[in-house]
Amino acid sequence: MATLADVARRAGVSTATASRIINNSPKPVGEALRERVLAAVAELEFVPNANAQQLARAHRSAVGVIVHDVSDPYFAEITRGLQRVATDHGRLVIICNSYRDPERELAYVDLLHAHQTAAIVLAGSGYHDAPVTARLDRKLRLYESTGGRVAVIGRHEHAGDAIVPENEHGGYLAADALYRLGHTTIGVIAGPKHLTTTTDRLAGLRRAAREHGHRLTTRHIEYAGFDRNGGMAAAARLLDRNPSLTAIAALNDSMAIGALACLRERGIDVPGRVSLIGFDDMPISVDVTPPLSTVRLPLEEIGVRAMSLALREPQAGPTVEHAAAELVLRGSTAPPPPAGRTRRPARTRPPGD
Amino acid sequence: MATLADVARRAGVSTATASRIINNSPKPVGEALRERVLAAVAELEFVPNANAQQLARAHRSAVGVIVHDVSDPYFAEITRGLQRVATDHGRLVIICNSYRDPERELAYVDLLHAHQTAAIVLAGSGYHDAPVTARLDRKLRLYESTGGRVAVIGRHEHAGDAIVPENEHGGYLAADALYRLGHTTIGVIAGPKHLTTTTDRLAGLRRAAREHGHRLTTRHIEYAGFDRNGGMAAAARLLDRNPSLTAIAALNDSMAIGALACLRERGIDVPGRVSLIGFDDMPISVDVTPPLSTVRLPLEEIGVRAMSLALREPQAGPTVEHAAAELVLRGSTAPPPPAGRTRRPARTRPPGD
DNA sequence: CCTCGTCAGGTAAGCGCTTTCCTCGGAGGC
DNA sequence: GCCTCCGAGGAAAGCGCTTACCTGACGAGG
Repeated sequence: MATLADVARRAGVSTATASRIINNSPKPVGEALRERVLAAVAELEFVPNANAQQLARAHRSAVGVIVHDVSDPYFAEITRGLQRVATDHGRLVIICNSYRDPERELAYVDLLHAHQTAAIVLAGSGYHDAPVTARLDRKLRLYESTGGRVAVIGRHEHAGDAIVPENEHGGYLAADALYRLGHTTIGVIAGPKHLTTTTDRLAGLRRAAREHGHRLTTRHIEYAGFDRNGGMAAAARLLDRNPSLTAIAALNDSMAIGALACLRERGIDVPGRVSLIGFDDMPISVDVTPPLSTVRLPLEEIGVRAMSLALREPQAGPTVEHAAAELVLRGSTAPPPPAGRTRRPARTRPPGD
Repeated sequence: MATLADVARRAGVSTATASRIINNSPKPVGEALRERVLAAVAELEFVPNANAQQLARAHRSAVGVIVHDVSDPYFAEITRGLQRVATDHGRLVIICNSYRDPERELAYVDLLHAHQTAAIVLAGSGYHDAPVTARLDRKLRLYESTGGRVAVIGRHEHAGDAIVPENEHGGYLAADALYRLGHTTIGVIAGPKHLTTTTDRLAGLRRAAREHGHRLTTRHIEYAGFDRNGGMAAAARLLDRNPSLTAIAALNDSMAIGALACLRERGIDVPGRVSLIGFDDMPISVDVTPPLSTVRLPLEEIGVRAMSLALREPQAGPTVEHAAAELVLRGSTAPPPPAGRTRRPARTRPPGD
């Protein structure tokens, strides 16, 4: 393995000069030497040791990202935005999957701290778990105290720069839309109870219910994993318990798609007999049948803004920006069937996007 | 920022002892000192500098992964498998997105090399571009010569450990299924021409055509980006050019889903008037309507096997394993409509998975 | 009683780079 | 013609850690 010393030796210069030329430092260097060194680099196929560079240099370069799971489209979209900004700034990004395990999340913060990343972006729901939250906060602060920058997405527990999606408002929009269509009781397919994303969105749903003079009872809420299969299972339980339900709100699109599969399996027409609304507006949502009504969150943009915050010079106080939730009505929602539970395939919009 | 020296000082021991205790090295250390050091670590909230560790230590720990785009479900699935194995081995994985840019791919190989990763897994199609391929090969060899391990997924150009999906065979299976159903000419929605994945799958399609006494002409092949929108656009062009087409094979599921959107938009019944088959069997494929017939590739397993190869002790010769392609018929394929182009909504299977 | 082995613990030499500070030669000023 | 200044290049001091090697004390064996 060729080292800088090898290059210097071959070019007949000191390592100092070689280093300057390779990193084209501001210090002026003669043209002849420059060429000799560059030639040596090419001949030796020299690749500088990034760890040694990091150690010797003052500034940090890579940035770390902790998400629940990149293979979840929600995070995939966010990650795309994060990546783009980081790449534009010439930063390597290290992606870590916590798989929604708080311990792993803590471990990754340490790991990124240890690797001297310039910034950590924490994407994904917080936990309703005070001890864990406190530990996370400590670690983040410690990291910041060493010069690291932190930006979080959608978690209020850490006081620092943050992009927070309007989860509560989005939940409100979803339920409000359903009530406006004429539904009177809506079933909810929720993610894990201990995630703040779940409770925030649920709170919005509740507020809409109250405003419309209804209530969301536990009987109408099913908790499950925040993915397709969770949604499918929750839909099944919900329907078994409340056969006359005319509307279902899923707390994310993956779950909604699982619910759709369940409804299809049972031969229940959507939106003729049951309306369904999701949350997030994942790209695939337009491609299922019927196309999913949902609450759009500007996922990629959230990533872009979070990384911009993280890469920005630290400000005096913490910056908290909101990401707007927006109702998107497609084909999966319609007024409830007229009493007698007849099939009623009317749609809020023509199918096909 | 607390350093090992700070910890040692506070505990009243040498850095050597502190290091031994923290990394619990085999060298025996007295219980009293151990406790003092551990206490100091806790009080100072010491986080070892990973770069310094890497520099000082002999062995490497992190592994790098280069994919086209994690947010593409195809790579998301593979990445999940890669991750799992890496995590089980206690390795941090650094994920890099090349966005199908060969230059970026080369840069990332250097970068991972520079960071002294223990292994590099290259996932994603190779390019029909001899100079780039040669440069990549050089870089990979250089990296290997410094002790790095390399495993590639689905690229034959690098002689080393590899998992190669049966792309040609899969293409054959897709076209064969269509011909067996009675279709006589099939349109193809292909990915970028310069990707080996495209040409390999296409070659399989061609072989099936030959065996069934047909030919795939350029008139029936449309190239586009390997994603949903590419598929949608290609389907439109294909249909405009060949209005009487009864079957379409898309070279991956994302494109197939785009094609489905195009067909839906034009009110063309699938599979009644046109059959559609995809490739890869992404998780979402069962959830579109009709559920997509496709050629399944064990994506996550491919990731698992590739990472296992990369983390294994190097063998004498290169190991090349194949990942089996398997035909999965769902609702999007059926026999062609009987001559007169009447609608014929018969299906190969009942809908709903 | 002296020597040797053993073992806890410390000393210090790197790992591969960056960067400060120093040197040295030549050009310019008086 | 001498002194100063400047600029190209080098020597060397770290960056924070690991680990081979050394030390010194103590118990055992001769």
